[in-house]
Amino acid sequence: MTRVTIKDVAARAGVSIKTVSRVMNGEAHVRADVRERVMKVVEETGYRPNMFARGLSSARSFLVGAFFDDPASPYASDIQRGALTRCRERGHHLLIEEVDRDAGDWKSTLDTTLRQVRLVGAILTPPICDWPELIDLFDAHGVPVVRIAPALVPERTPLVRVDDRRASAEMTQLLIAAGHRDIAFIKGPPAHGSSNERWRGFCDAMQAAGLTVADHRVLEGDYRYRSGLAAAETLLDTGTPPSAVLASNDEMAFAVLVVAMRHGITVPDRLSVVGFDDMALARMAWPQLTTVHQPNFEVAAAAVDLLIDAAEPQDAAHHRIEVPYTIVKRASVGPAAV
Amino acid sequence: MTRVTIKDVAARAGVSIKTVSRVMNGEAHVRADVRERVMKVVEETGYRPNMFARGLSSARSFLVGAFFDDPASPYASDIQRGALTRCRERGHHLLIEEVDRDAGDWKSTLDTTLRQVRLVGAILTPPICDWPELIDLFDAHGVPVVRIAPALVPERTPLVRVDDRRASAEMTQLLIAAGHRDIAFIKGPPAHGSSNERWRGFCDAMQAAGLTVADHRVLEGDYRYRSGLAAAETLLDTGTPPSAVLASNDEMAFAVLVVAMRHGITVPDRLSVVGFDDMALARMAWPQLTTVHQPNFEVAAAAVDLLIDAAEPQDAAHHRIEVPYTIVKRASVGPAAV
DNA sequence: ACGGCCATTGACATCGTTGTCGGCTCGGCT
DNA sequence: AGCCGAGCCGACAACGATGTCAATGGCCGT
Repeated sequence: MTRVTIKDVAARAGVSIKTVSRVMNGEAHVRADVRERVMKVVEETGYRPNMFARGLSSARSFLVGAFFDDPASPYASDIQRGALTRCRERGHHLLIEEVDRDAGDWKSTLDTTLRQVRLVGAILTPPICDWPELIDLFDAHGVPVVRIAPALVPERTPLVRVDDRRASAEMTQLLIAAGHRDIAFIKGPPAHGSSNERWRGFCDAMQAAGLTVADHRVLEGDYRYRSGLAAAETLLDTGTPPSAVLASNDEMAFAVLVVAMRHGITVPDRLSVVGFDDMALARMAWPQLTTVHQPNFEVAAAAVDLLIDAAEPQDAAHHRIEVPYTIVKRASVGPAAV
Repeated sequence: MTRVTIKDVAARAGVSIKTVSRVMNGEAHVRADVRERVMKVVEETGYRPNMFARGLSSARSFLVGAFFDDPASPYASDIQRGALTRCRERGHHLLIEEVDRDAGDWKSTLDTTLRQVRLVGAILTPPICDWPELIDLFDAHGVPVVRIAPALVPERTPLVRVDDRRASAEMTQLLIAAGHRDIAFIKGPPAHGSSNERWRGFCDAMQAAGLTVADHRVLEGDYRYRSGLAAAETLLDTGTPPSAVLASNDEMAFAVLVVAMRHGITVPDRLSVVGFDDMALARMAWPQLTTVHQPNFEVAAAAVDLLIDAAEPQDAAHHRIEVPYTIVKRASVGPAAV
């Protein structure tokens, strides 16, 4: 199968290759009948512009890069899917790249990548979206960046985020409204912006309700299951467990459920548990987790839009998008025991 | 930051661009001192060949495509990570593509993609690795394909697989050795090759042990949690539950655990449960699941190797790779109640 | 009728690399 | 001394698109 090139189309349509190029790119200054004639030939031949030729001759590569700390995490999967879907809707492709924080040479590896392919733009996810050196590198290469949920210097790049602080406060209020007073909090890792936001939202709501946050009710995890187990163990393996636990993500909340079960503490009768993220896990737990749905798909799609729009001149769009969260009420919350 | 091109390097090293090209591609017929001189300049300038120019002038695009039915599944994540890691080790990049079975135009979408970018090769995962039309399309475009765990026509393309049948048989034997006789099996969806293999392995082992498989002990799921719930419900909501359940994947096995718990059936005392895949979930369950570890990372890496090696002439390698599984014994299996 | 402007179109250079092929050099052989 | 082949290297075309710029032709105003 010989590939059909712009020349073939031009010849068959009886126009110059430049005109075909114009038609393919939807540029103005092409007479309607000519445009139609070219389109017809394109239909017939199935011609599609070659990405490499495009990338070489223009700046536009039609390639969006998504950079992850851990591309195999469920979170990364969600983001990828959103980005992928939007990319294909807009005729682009998605390149997945990993930035390994433990590899000493991540900078040179990334540098190589950026030299090899001139990306339309890059999507940076937590926690790497908060590495200043990394952003410097993209800047140096002139690659536009959109960060997702960064913690630092929000003015530095366009970004897409969810109001984690407000979501966390709202979730805390939900517990308070159910009568809970002794609420424990399991923090996430400080490297993630969302982690701090969620902690602050919790404090906001507690303070607003006139409740104090006891030190021994606040534990630090790292968003992973094991850390949730450890935190839950210290919380529940005492004579006086809290009446509710707000974990900074579903994985740790799930761990709390498991530990509660092991200790014979029934949820939600004697303990309420809530999480964050609305991962698949939240629905697989028993009881199912009340949690904050993070619209990762939409977040990623918005990030792609931001990049592609910025690449096209007419933009001047907003550089900061906030996507709404929703609180998903399931069975893991009950009224406080009296 | 102006990009440094092959010309710059050539000029600085006092050689022709062709020689630089030779050095970069490790070709023969370059004197050692010249090679060294060029390499030094490359070091100094940080020169990296432009991917688009390469892809345009040669056939080699340095781009590997990974095609998924659902790129956001945990399985897809594993595969991606393996492929990604190996790709970067070998100086390639990974393009993620989704083939949406529900979209009527998946063929034309895919066709467009293949016309736009000339991939080094494509990795096809279950279940799309078994769509003959899809493979036809790749063939028509001359794009090499490696399939992962296909069910059909194994001779048609190179492939990487795990011996699911043997793994399943071994797992069944493990249950039999623990004294279980009344073993239930939850099937996966017939569209997945692994699903049938696992079922056949189960039958092999049962037959070898002289045990019969009762119809009402065999249920069909679709690898998803909900289907596992339904299957477990019909299995356990009777006066005479089986003494062990072999689910075709961890997600469904996890569902069995949940249903057992709801019914007050303790695992592993009164019921043994095993799964397949060794997903993160298997370790988060309580009790933790005994399961078959699928080396997805290695499988994907092997697939990438197969593609890249095939692209380089000197190959003639094997076209069928089998990666070893391992059975991971955890707490969800106990001796059969007497 | 003429000049000017704008919409339309095409010829050609260009992007950064690899493929082809021919030329040069050097050593060994006759 | 002359010839030959192998090893080394460079000039130039090619890959398939876009960018630049000039040419064409129609329409308008005067």
